[in-house]
Amino acid sequence: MLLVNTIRDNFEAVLHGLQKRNFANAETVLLQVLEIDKNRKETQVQRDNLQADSNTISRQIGALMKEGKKEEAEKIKSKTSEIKEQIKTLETTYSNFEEELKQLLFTIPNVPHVSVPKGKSAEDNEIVLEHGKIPVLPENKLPHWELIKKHDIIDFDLGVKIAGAGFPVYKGKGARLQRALINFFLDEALKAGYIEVQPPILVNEDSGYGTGQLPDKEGQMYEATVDKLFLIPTAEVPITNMYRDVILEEQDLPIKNVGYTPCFRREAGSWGAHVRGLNRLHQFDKVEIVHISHPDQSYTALEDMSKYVQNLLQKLELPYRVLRLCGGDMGFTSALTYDMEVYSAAQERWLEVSSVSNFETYQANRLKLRFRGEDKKTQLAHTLNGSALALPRIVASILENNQTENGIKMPNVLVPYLGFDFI
RNA sequence: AGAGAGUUGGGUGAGUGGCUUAAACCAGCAGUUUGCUAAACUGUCGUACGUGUUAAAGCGUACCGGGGGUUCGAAUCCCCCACUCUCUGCCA
Repeated sequence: MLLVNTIRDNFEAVLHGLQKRNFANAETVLLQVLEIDKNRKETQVQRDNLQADSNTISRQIGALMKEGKKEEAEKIKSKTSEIKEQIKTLETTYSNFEEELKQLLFTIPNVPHVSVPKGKSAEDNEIVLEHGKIPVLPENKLPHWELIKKHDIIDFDLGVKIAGAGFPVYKGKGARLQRALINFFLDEALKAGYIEVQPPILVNEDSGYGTGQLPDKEGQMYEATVDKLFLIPTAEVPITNMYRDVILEEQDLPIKNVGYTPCFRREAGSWGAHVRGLNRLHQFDKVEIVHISHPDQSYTALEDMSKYVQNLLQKLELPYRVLRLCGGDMGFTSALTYDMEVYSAAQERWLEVSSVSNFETYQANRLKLRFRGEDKKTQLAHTLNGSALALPRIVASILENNQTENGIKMPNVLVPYLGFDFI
């Protein structure tokens, strides 16, 4: 969440940024934040002063008791009840202000980077670049949901039988393709200097709040209610939360982690057109990269991550484009997001396969993720993450783009991982 | 899952109601000294919010796993929860 100090010290910039996101009543809400914070501080001063008085009296009583002056002690004791009553009232007022402030801050999204374009929806995203040639397929081309049946490599009906819609079963060469992609992505990340982690795929409530899935987005996560745990929608949650309540040394930065996990999303309300086949699933596999960065370095890191993801797509020989998301299409917690989309040549559609974001201090503030700078003071670090990559849509475009008379040709870079070159 | 024992600063660890404003040691940092990758000595060494200030120092409050309670006063007593260890049970 945003820092109150940021809102106070850069009011115009924050206001302008939130308007770029079409955040309703931005000015009213921001002024309300400052008002509540002012009340909070004033209450704290009163409370602390009374508490200090009370502490002094208690020490006096202690001293008198020691000297055996019991009567005097009793006399002073009687004075305390009124102070205690006042402290109690102020304490309640204070926590109410604090809670009100927190709840209000939860409703305010991150301030977009200056380079983020205005806009309302995906229509307004800015195409940064396009790379690769869109393949020309024969007339009898098939979409991937037909190809998987033809070659018997992914079975949706079987998934329905054992779990439900959106939980496919990968079989034979389909399963081996999944495994090859995961290994390829992890190996590439290791070469690029990432430290691999295998985090839990169930997380507690604190973790959900830390990265911003909670509150509000409970509906998007599967929940193990008996144990109050959530199935992760992305490895971002457990990996970033490894650094919750941590104070790093400046020389520890940047931290670069990579992890493979399955991801689970309820996708409530998002079923409709364009969700056939692998386009949208409840369970899918993803390799995620996470950076913890010095604030001065985070946008360099974001560009590096973008180039890294693009490099993977180039190695897989997939045509892609990079979008800079507009204010209206960006995630709640992000300051700047690049989406990478691959072209799926039989569907004749661009499919999002990666989203790379800089959250600046928005997550770090909730996570209390800090580092000690040169001046020995703690300050919030910047967090970033990106998919590198999400599997299903990569598989969809590999299958569609590479279909030939003799089967589906696998990208060269995967052949050593696969042990075969055609499906 | 059951029974018992625990959770104190970066680490080890003392602390059974007011001499704790959390001891001591180690590590870290700064310095002094001795001719050398070392030792000794001295000092310093948590976090947050607030106050103060050009900035700081300083000052106030809170924090001893988390939350609540008793009390003039709680690391210490009581209740709930989480986690760790030991034993028993179950188990890949």
